[in-house]
Amino acid sequence: MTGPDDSPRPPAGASERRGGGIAARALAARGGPPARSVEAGYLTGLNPEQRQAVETTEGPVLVLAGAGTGKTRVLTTRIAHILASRLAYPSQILAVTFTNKAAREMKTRIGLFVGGEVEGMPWLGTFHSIGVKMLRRHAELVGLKSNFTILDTDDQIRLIKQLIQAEGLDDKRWPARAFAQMIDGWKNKGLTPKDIPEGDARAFANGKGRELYAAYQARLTSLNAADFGDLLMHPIAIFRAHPDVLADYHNRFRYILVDEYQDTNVAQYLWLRLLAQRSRRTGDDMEEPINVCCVGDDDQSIYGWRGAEVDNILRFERDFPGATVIRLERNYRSTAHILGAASHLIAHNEDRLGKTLFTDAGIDPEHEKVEVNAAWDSEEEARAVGEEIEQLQRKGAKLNDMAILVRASFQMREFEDRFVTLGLNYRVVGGPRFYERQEIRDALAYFRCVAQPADDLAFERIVNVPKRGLGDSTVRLLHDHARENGIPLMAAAADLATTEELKAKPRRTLDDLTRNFARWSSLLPTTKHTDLAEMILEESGYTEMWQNDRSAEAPGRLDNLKELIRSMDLYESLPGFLEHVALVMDAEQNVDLDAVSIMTLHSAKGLEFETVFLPGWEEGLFPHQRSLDEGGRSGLEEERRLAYVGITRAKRRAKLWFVSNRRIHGLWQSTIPSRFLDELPEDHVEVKEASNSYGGYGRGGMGGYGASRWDADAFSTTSYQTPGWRRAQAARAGQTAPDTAWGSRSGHKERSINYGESGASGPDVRRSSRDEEIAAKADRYARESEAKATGRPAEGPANGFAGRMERSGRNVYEPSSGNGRGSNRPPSRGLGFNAAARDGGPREIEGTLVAKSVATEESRFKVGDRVFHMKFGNGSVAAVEGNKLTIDFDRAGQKRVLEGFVQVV
DNA sequence: AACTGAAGCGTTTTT
DNA sequence: CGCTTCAGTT
Repeated sequence: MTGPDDSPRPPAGASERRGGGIAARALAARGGPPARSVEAGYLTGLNPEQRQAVETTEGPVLVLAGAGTGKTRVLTTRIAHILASRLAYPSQILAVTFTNKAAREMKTRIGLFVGGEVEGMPWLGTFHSIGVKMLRRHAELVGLKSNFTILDTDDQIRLIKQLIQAEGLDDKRWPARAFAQMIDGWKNKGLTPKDIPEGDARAFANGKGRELYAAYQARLTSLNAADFGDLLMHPIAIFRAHPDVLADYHNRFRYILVDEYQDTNVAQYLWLRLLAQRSRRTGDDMEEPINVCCVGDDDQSIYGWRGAEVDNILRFERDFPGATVIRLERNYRSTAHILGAASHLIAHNEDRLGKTLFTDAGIDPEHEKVEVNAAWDSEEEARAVGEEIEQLQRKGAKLNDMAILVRASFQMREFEDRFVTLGLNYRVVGGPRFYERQEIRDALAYFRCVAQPADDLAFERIVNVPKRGLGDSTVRLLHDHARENGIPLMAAAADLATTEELKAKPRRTLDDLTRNFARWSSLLPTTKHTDLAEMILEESGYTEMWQNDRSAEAPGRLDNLKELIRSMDLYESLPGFLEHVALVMDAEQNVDLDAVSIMTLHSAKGLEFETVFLPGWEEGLFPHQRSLDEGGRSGLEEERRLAYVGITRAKRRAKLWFVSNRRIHGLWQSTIPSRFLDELPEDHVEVKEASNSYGGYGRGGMGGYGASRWDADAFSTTSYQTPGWRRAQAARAGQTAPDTAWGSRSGHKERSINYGESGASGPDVRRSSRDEEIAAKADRYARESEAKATGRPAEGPANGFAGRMERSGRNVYEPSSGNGRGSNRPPSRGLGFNAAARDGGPREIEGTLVAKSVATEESRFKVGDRVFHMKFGNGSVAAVEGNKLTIDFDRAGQKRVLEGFVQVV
C-alpha cells in the first residue's frame, strides 16, 4: 500500500549531487561558511545562537529555547535553510509538532521563505496526523484496512461500555469513561495489553483490566477502526515487526525536527527514536546518521499529567550521543520586569536544566511592573478586569492584544458573563470545539455511514436520530443479526428489512433508511461532496428535526450545520474531509474581530499578548490542589511552570489576581493567595490596592482612601510586608489544604465534559438549563458572523453602560442583579475590605461613572415593540433595561438580549 | 418508545 | 450547584 506521495527515493544524497557531499555539510556544521556563496537573506537578523541552531544541520541537535527566544523562527528558518542549501528535498524532512496550530503556523512561515510551495512538505504535521499517514500506508500489517476510521472519544466510550456490559460487569461500578482514560494512559506509555503492569490490570473490572483492554483492541480491529492512541501505537508496532518498513523510512527522512520536545510522551518518544536513532544506509553503503533536531523548553513542560515525560529532553544527549546542545536565552518578547518576575518564580523549581533568560531591553521606567491585585470574589475579579480592559481600550489598546489566562475552564464563565454584560468582545480559545457539538457529530455520523457503510458506531449513533421509532429493541435485533452473520450493522439492517423478524413498522423504516444510504453511497463518486452532504442532511430528515425544534439552540445548530457544509468546500472529497475532522478537532477562529481572548494557561502556550490578565492565583486553584495531591513536589513544579508560562505570555503587562472568596461546587469558600505570589521578586512586582470596583481607579502613589486589607502602605510601597499579606501567609502556614472541597477526594475518575448528549440509545435531547447562557453566546456568534459578513468591526468599544449597571451592585451585593443567579453570595465583607464603602468611595470615580451613564442614549426600543433577531426570530419586547432587552420570542421563548442584535420589524 | 422526575455525581489541564 | 444518568411511568 503506497501512499499518494511517493516522493523520490533519496538518491545518494541530494547534496552529493551538487558536489557538496558529507564533508561540505560537516563543514557547515562547524559553523563555517554556508555552502552557498552568497549570505542567505534569511540568516540575517538571527542572533549567534539562533544562527548556530539553524546552521548546525548535521548530527543531533537539541535546542533549549526559553520562552520568547524565537523558537519557531529557528525551526522554520532551519527548514528553509535545509531547503535552500539543497541538503534535502521537502519530502525528506520530517517535522513534527504537537498541535495543529503549530503545524499550520510552521507551514505558513516556511511558505513565506520558500515562496508558497508548502505542498512540498508532506511530512510536516502533528504526531497524530503523521501517524495516520503512516498507518494508512501499512494498515494491513496490523490487521486494518487502509480506509480505517478514527474514533472520537464518544465512540470510544460507547464501545467500551458495550464491552463492559458484554463481560457481565456492572457498568456503574466500572465506568466506561474511567477505563477509556486508563487505556489512553497505557497508550501514552506505549503499552499494549500484554505490557501493562499487573497492578494496573487488576485495578479495573475485578481484575479483568487486561482482558478488557485486549477485547477492546480486538473490537477495534474488527470494526476497522483505530483510536487516537493507536495512531502512534500501530506505527510503533509496525516499525518493530517489519524492519524493512522502518528501513524505508530511515531511507526517506534525511532530517527530523521536533517541536515542543518537552511535551513528548513515551509513545511519541519511542516512535521518534525508532525513526531517528538508527543510521541511514546510503547508496554507497556508508553509514550516515539521521539528523535529528529537537526544540523544547523544560520550563514549559506542562503536560506531565497527560503522559509527557520531561525526562525525554533531559535524556537527549544520552539517546543521541555527540549531540550539540544550544541554548536560546535571549528573550525578544517581554519587558525586563516581566522576565525578571518569571525567571525568579521558575527558579524555585529544582528539576530543570537551567536557563537564564535575559533581554537587551533594560529596565525602562516606562515599563509597568508585574501587578498583583486582590479582589473580594470572582465576580468582582471579573468586573475589575473588565474595567481595566475598558480603560486600556480607551487609551487605544486593541482587544486582540489582551488575554485572560485561567487555570481551569470553569473560571471562564465569570468573565464571559461579565463581558456579555459589558458588550465587550471576547473569544474563547479552545473552548467547546466545533466538531464536538452534537449536531456536527450527528451530521458527521451520517457522512461516515455514507462513505463507509461498515462504520457501525456511526450507524448506531444516527439510526434513530431523528426519531424514527427504531428504539433499543430494534437496535438489539440488529446487533444480534450482525453478530451472527459477521456483517456490519448497515448490512444487517438491510437484511432484516426483507425478513419477517420485525414488525411491519420498523421493517418499513429500516428499509427506507438502508435504501437511502445505499443511494447516497452510490452518488458518492459522481456528486459534489458538498451537495451530497446537504442532500443527506435534508433527505434524512436531520435538518428538519432541528427546524422543528423550538429550543433556543436550534437555530444556532442549523447555522453550525451550514457552516459545516461550507467548510467542507475546502476539501476535495467526503473521505478527505472526514479525515481532516478526525484529526483536527478545532475550527479556525474569526481573527478579524477585535476581541479579548479567554483561554486556559495550557492552551496559551506558544502565544503572546501585550497585556495578560492572570486571575485566580489562589491556593487550591493555582497551584491546583489535585496536582499537589497526586503529583507531590513534581506536581507543584508543573504548576509553577504553568505560572511561568502564564507570565511569559505577556509582552508589556502582566496583571495577576487573587480573590478572597471563590465558589466551588456551589459553595463559597474563603481562599488564600497562591504561594506563587510569594515567590515573585519584589523588585519587579507591584502589589496593588484591592482593585475592585470602588478602589480600582486611584492607582499608584495616590494617597489612598482609608485603610484596607492591604493597608495604606501597600499603596506607596510595593512590598509584601503588609498586615494583610502576612495574615494571608499565616493562614496558609497553619492550614495547608485550604478546604474540604478541594482536599479530600482521593484522586480517581476524572471527567471530561459531555455536551448535553445522551448516548446513542438515549434519543431524548433535553433542554439544557444553560439556555440563557447559550443564547447570550449565540448573540456573540451572531455578531461575529455579522462582522465577518459586513467586513467591518462588529461594534466599537464597549459602550458606556458598564458603569451604570454596576452602580448599585458596587458595594453591596444585590441579590437580583444579573441573570437570576443572584442568590448565594459570599458572606458579608470583612477584613477591612469595606474601607471604601465607608465614605462612598473616591469621588472622581463616581464622576467618571456618572458621566458614562449620562452619555448613554435612551433606548430606541420600548415595551411592546415587535422585533426581529437573527437567531431567535420574531418577538415582542417585554422589558427594557438600558441596552438590554427582555423579549418574548414567538418561537424561542423569553430571552434577554443586547439591543444591538435586534431590529424593529 | 418516549417522557418525566429524582437521585447521584463530579467539578484541571487535551493531542 | 448544575448536569447527567437512571429508573419508573405513560
